[in-house]
Amino acid sequence: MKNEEISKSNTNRIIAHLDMDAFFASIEEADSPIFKGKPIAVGSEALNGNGRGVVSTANYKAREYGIHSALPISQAWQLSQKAKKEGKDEVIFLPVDMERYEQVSCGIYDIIKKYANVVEPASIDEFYFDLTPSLSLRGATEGSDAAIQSSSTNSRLLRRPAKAGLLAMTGEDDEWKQAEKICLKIKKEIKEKFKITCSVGLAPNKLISKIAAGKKKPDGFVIVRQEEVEVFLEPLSVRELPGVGPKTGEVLRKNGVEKIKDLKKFSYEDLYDILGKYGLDLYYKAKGIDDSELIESREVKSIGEQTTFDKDTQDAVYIGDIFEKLCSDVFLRFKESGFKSFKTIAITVRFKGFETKTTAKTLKESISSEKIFKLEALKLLLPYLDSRKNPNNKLIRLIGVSIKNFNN
DNA sequence: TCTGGGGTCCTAGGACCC
DNA sequence: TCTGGGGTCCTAGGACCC
Repeated sequence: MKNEEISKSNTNRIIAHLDMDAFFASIEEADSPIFKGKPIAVGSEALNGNGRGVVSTANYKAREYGIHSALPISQAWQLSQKAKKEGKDEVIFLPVDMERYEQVSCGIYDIIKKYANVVEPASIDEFYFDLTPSLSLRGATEGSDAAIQSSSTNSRLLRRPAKAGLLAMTGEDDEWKQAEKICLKIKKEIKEKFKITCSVGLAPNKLISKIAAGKKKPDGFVIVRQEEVEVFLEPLSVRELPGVGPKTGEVLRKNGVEKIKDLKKFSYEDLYDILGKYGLDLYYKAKGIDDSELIESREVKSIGEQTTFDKDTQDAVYIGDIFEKLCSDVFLRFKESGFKSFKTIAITVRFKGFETKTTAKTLKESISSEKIFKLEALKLLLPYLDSRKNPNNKLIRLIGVSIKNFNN
């Protein structure tokens, strides 16, 4: 409780959120000049319109065709054919080259790290970083949990550029000006090094900086200061709040909430009644309050792989082969992870029609044996392949396997 | 007509223990 | 005849994100 109260007073931060523009597609475009200016969709195989996957990222040219992330690749293919008939360029469909994107992602992290002591890689193409100039000062004066930082964090503080340290002496206005300059520098360096653009939001917390970064894509830069937060939020749809997806959006809509300003009319208790504990989160988000800290690194909690078959199938031998391969891949990644053992195995089976079942088993003892892992995983899968136990003869669309509960 | 693959976090209910 | 209540672990499923 006490810590919470202290953190509520934790204002005056300057947090940046950097979001790469059409990341995968932009990299492909930058890496292959022949693609320049052409519509590109990075994703699973198009297979002449028969592919079963979705688009990961479409570049802005392809978005003009109506192609976007998560669109079924078959539909993207149709849109491309339609455009072709109209005399426009056909869409270039490319597979996902995750290794390459991770390489670029690391390069971007390194650039940001030159200017900010605390950086949170939120995903392969998103980063939060703290540009509060008096970070160490704040920690010392507040005497709160901000001061009780790990020794590794403290050692990072020592490496803070001298320039940032000087900022502690200047006025608040200058602090924001300095943060703005740093963001522009980072944007410029990324563009020079990788020939790709990003959008940045600068705000008093993670929530607002993330929303701000999405406001002027591509190559945008939006600054929202503390006193501007509520005005910035009010006209936005609640769906723009991270964490409010289709379901929550619909529940809110049924309660007369479309915009964030509608959400603000509800009391803490009302929102709890409507959405349970999550409603309480929303109560604060609607007001632009977010005291969450940046997370510089997080432990992996699970490792898993899954695959969708080209055609729905019941062929137990075929399914078994693919399943074994998935297990091998998961086990390889487990080995590379450095964890010593794991305790829980889960499998997923998705049937034709998208009905999805998961079965998990936590073993009595942690294991590190590939043989035992595969045996136990297979035991979980078997009931779904047994025609006696799958009486409706349901065809299988996808299988997957994952492990969790790791030991170091 | 469709709906990938990699994750995280949360909840509800049951089992079990003291 | 009456069966508490707190805590933890586990499973299945849902919602969401990139």
